[in-house]
Amino acid sequence: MTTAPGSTRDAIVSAALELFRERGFDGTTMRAVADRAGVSVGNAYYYFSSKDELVQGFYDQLVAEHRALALPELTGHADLADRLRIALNAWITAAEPYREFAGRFFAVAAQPGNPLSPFSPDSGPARAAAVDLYREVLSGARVDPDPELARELPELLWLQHLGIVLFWVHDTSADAARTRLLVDRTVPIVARLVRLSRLPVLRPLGRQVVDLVRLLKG
Amino acid sequence: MTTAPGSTRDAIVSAALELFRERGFDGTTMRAVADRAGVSVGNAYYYFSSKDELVQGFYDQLVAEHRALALPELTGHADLADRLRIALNAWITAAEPYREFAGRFFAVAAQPGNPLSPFSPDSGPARAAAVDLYREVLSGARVDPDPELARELPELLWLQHLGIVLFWVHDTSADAARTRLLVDRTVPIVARLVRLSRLPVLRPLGRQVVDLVRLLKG
DNA sequence: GTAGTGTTTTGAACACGTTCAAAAGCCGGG
DNA sequence: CCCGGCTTTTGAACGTGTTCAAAACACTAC
Repeated sequence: MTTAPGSTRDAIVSAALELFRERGFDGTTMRAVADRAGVSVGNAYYYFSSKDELVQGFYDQLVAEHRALALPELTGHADLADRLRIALNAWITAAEPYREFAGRFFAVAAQPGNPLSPFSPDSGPARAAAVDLYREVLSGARVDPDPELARELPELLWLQHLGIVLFWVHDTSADAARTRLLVDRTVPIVARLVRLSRLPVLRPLGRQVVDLVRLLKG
Repeated sequence: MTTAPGSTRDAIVSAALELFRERGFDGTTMRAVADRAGVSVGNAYYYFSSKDELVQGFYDQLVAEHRALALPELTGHADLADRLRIALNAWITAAEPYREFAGRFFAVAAQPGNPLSPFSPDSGPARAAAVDLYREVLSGARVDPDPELARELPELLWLQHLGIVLFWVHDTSADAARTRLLVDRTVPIVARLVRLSRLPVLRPLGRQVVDLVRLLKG
């Protein structure tokens, strides 16, 4: 009666994602997940060492969806502000169905040492994918920032993304309207900063920022 | 056998703070808190509707300690960078004993809708006190920023403070050395930005930032 | 086939946060 | 003194995430 390899694990993940969407994170019990997956509670813990760990699957999926949504929309836009706005709004759209659940998720992820933290080694691949999206946002844009700064810019834009996400998680307005407003206000600022980064007065500032990002990276 | 008014409540808070420091947040059970306070579990829940709520006391205390530590050290310094560095390092010093526990605390606080969130109404007083400290950091400094910006600057500096705290919570280096390094790198950038805010090229940028902060505030 | 070995699965048991109905204490008015 | 209504206190009970020893299974070697 053995099914495909890894099928137990998969069954558990899908059951969990279904239930998370249906009843939120807190409303979903491990017993319910195990039930729907057709296994015992203990078995679920054989594959995932905690309830928190079950959501890494969600995170990976979300990053992939964001990318899939954003990339096609980017073609034909060369203005950095436009491209940024597109990427950030794509996130909001992709993440919308999970808002309640995502709140809990990001709270968990904010916990230091938690493998779900965006800064943790375990999130390495997902983080790389996210940063990479912003690399593409930049490479398709008609911009010419200070070259030193340019190298760290994808990481910086991803940090901006994290900030927006943090706001979104707390945003209870309909269809995340306030977050979209925040995006509209933030994007021109960032775009202008990037453009101004070549100005002689601002060069030392750019250097300091570059140093800072390198420190943050370890 | 009644003791002073409010004494039950106080006993529970102190018991909780003691235990949090001794064994961390997760290591402290409500049963243990009740035991040490000399009351029943149910009674603890009569005063505090959840375990999370018990730490608001900690938060208030920390903000007060930070203020008490920072203010005296500020006298005699007129350079904005110096003053900022002093304020931020004072935080690190004040918070150091609670690092492990604080990690959990801020994770809880990051949860949307949680009364402990720094953006929630319940944290209003503590937030106001924190913002106020940065108002004093500014008012004692020899600076002359764009006047529009000046009005929102305390809030902005507090946001910087939150960013540093977020990093600190994840920082496992001895004596928070990496966070102190981050402070050393961040402070000159912020100070320079404030100084440059009068430059004509940067005026529109300043306006955008001011708009942004006003949006964030409501 | 059977014995042995590692992997997977089970479900009862545990510890915890939280709830709740009932008890105990308190206090003003008759 | 005691009645009635309040605040406070109790501890057993519930539902949850998690653990664990034991069972079931899969496979290899003989």
